[in-house]
Order: sequence, then structure tokens, then C-alpha cells
Amino acid sequence: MTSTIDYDPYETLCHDCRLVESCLPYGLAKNELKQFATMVKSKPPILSDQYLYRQDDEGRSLYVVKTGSFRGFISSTDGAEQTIGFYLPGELMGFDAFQHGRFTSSSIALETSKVCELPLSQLNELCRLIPSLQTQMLRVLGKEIESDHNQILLLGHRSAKEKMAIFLLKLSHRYNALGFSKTEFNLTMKRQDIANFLGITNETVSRLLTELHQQGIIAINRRNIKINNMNALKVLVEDCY
Amino acid sequence: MTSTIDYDPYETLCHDCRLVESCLPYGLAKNELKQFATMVKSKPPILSDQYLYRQDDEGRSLYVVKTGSFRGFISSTDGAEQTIGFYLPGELMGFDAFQHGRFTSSSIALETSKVCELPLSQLNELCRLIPSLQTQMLRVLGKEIESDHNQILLLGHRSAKEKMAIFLLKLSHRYNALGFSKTEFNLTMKRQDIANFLGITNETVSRLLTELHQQGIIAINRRNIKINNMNALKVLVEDCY
DNA sequence: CGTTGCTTTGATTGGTGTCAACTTATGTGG
DNA sequence: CCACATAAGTTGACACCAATCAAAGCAACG
Repeated sequence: MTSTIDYDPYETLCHDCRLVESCLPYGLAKNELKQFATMVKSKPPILSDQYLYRQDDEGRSLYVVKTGSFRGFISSTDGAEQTIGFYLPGELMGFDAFQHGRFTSSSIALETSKVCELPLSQLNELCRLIPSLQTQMLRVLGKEIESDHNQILLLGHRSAKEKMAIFLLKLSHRYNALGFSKTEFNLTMKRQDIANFLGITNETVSRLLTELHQQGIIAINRRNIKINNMNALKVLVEDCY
Repeated sequence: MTSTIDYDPYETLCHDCRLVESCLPYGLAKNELKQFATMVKSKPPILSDQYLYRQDDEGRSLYVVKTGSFRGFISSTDGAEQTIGFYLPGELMGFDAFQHGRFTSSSIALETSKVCELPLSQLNELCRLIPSLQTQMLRVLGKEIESDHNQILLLGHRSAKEKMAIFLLKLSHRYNALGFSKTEFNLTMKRQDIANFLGITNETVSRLLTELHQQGIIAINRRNIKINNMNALKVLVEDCY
């Protein structure tokens, strides 16, 4: 499967990166950005289904998605999983290692993906030197927390249909923010992943997508989805966003 | 109703505070702690049902619970609420204002409570001066994120009974960490609050508590709860923790 | 004491999960 | 290139957990 997100085939430094506006160093002065860039470690691409990091691994870095997408999840001791989020380009992963230096979740690539690695030791040091980076750091942490809160809101008080609609709208919004179509995109995750993320079963996901398709609100073929009636989706949610 | 948590009737500085080991400045050297303490603003006690802060308010401070307890929640545009957490002494509130300088959740006192206020501007400055404070800051942020992830796990994949058991076990654990009994304590929140937090209805909460009572696993009278059989509760959860 | 808000209990309904069968896509080896 | 195995996705029948609606019990408080 080819990725819908593959606009950066060559290695670039931060100041050339088209993600810079949504990434951590947003708002830094030119010389600061240059300094920031020296810290960034590049890694070989992560293939589909490969782990970026595993729960309980030592966590010494943050990671930013450069291309591709990831799925973050927690495993219970019995092997049951809960997907806590999907990560698209420009989004950060690995905050959960801040507490004890070990990841409390795992991250796995949904397709061939590239990341920028930010070693925490250097990031901390740089935050002291560059106040606006410190501010920006707290800002993305706040964003992460707010995003988690929204997920709690979604899981706690929404019907399966509302959850599905919210999921699609949010994905649309995020793709749009990255400069892609907000009405047509490829789902990089399996039905099962969506189901797990929303706290429902894959059968229910399948049924709901079929239903939305039959109502003409979306058109879906395998992983390709087209939103025909954005408003109808919003009506389903009514007031969540 | 009298609080179960009322061991600090007099104003104290950080170095005298019995919460210091679980609070933000944990691990700071004596002189650093002194410096930290000068930043702490004391506030008049918050009475029951009073807001500490409201969603969309400007957020320029973090707050630490000194005595009492709070309920944090998000409101949708239609007025529906989702409780995102309960806060006991030593726990921090207000991280969600990091993103845009405004709270994305509200916090309300469940009983007469006291908080320490930490102005963000000074906290940021101090983090630059005291590296171990910076580390500690990231640690509590990591803890907050992990806690949110656990809540997502709970809401996504647990039956009502499991949710209830997890809620009680977690509360027991937190009270114990504060030096209180882990088998007997008062619930400072209403059934409705618990229900909302767990994503179920208050009727279900009531039924489950009654059921656990009849099975002899707990003894509950209004807000007072006694856990008679901790193991039985853990068996209900099996593998979550 | 009467009002009020919180809690409990009961009867009924419906949304999702569960189980199972089938279809479709992908990949492998002969 | 085909036969086969495997995984992903769809669809249907049925069961059950928890929501909903309704009403009564119970503590707090003026």
C-alpha cells in the first residue's frame, strides 16, 4: 500500500521542513532553529508494523512523525490493548516517558514512516538556553493533555455512531491542516485499530461505515474514504466540537 | 460533612509541608526549596461547589491541592459534562492551560479545600534556574499524561463492574499514599460524579455498590466506604494493574 | 416538618457485543 | 499462473448489559 503522505522523500533540515509550522520548534528565530536542528537525530525509516518504541523500554527521546503514521497503544498485563492515538506528520510521540524514564505506551508504524528523534538530554539543555523553546515545549505538552481529555470525553459519553463521526471529522481536520484534502484520504489503520481506539468492536465499525455509505454521507472503499456530506457528519455529533 | 483530609489547619511553607514528597518541588535542595516557596501564592480556602477555575478562563498558574479535593471536568457546548478526574492533596491542576493560556477544563471543590498557587511566569523562570525543578516538572507532566492514558484504557475496554472496582482500588491506593487508611475512607464526590467519571449512569453506580455490599466485598453507608475484601476487588479487575 | 437534593430500587427497552459464516484482498510456493 | 493459506473486512442472528423512565426512600437544612 502506498502512503497518502509522502511529500518528503529527501532528508531535510528543520528550516527546509514543510512541517516546521506545526512542529516543536515553531516560532524560533533563525539562529535558534539552526541550533535546534543540530540536535535532531535522523533514523532509518520504520517499516509497517515495526515498533518505534515499546512499553517499558527506556525512553530517552521524543519523536516527531516526519512522514507516514503511527499507532500508539497501551498493553495490559494480559495482552489486551487499548489504542490511545494515531500520529500523523508533525505530531510528537514519547511524552509518557517523562515520568520514570520508560515508555508507558508502545508506538508502531502503520506504514513505512520516518521520524525525527529529539534526545531528551539535549532538548532539556536547549530549553534552558532558548526560552521560546521552553514555552513551545509546554505548549505541545498542553496540546497532548487536551487531546487526551478529548479522547476521554469521546469514550465516556458518546454512542458508537457519534464516536465514528467524531473520528472521521477529526481525521479530516488533521489532514486538512497538513495541506491535504479534507474530504478524501486513506485510512492508514485497520478497522480493528479504529474499533479499539473508539472502544467499540470492529463489527460495529464496519456496520457504521456501511450505514454512512448507504446514506450517501461518505463513500468508502477498503481504506479509501471520501466525505460527501461534511455537515451531516457534524449533525451526528451536534455539539462536540 | 467533615473532610477526611484535614491535617494541615495552619499555613505552612514548603519545607514544613507534609505533602512535599509528592508535590512538585520533590528532590530539591534546601536552598532551592526555599526559593521555590517564595513563589507560592496562598489563596483563601475554596468552599464546596466553588470553582477554582473555569473552562476558557485565562490560566496563568498551576494549582496544588493542599487539603480537600476537587473535581475536574470538561463541558461541551451543549452543557454536557465529562469529569476527567478527581484531585487529592499533593496533586496538580491546570496543565491544560499550557497550550493557549486558557483552561480547557473546569475545577470545582468537592469540599472546603485549600490550594497553593504557582504562577506560571515565575515557575518557568525558576525552572531555568533550577535544573532539577525542570526535570521534576516534566515528571509530573508525564504522570498527568499517564494518568489520562489509564483513564482512556478504563473507559474504552471495561465493563461497568470493572470500572467501579478500578475506581475504588485506585482511590484506596491514593489515600494510602497520603498516609490514610487504604480500606476505609469517605467518598467526597456524589454518585453522579463517579458515574460521569466512569462513563456510566448514577443508577448503575448505585446498583453496583449495592451488589458489592451484598457480596460482602465492601461496606458502604452514604459516602463512607470500607473495603472488606481487597482481593475480591482485584479479581474483578484481573489484570488492569 | 416540609422542602430539597441525593440515593436506591424496579420495570422495560435498546444499542452493542458476541458468535459465526461468508467475501474479498494479499501473499506464498509449486 | 494457479492452488492454497492467511488476514482483513462484511453481514446476519441473537443475547445481554447498561440506559432510560419512573417512583420511592432517605438525609440535610431552613
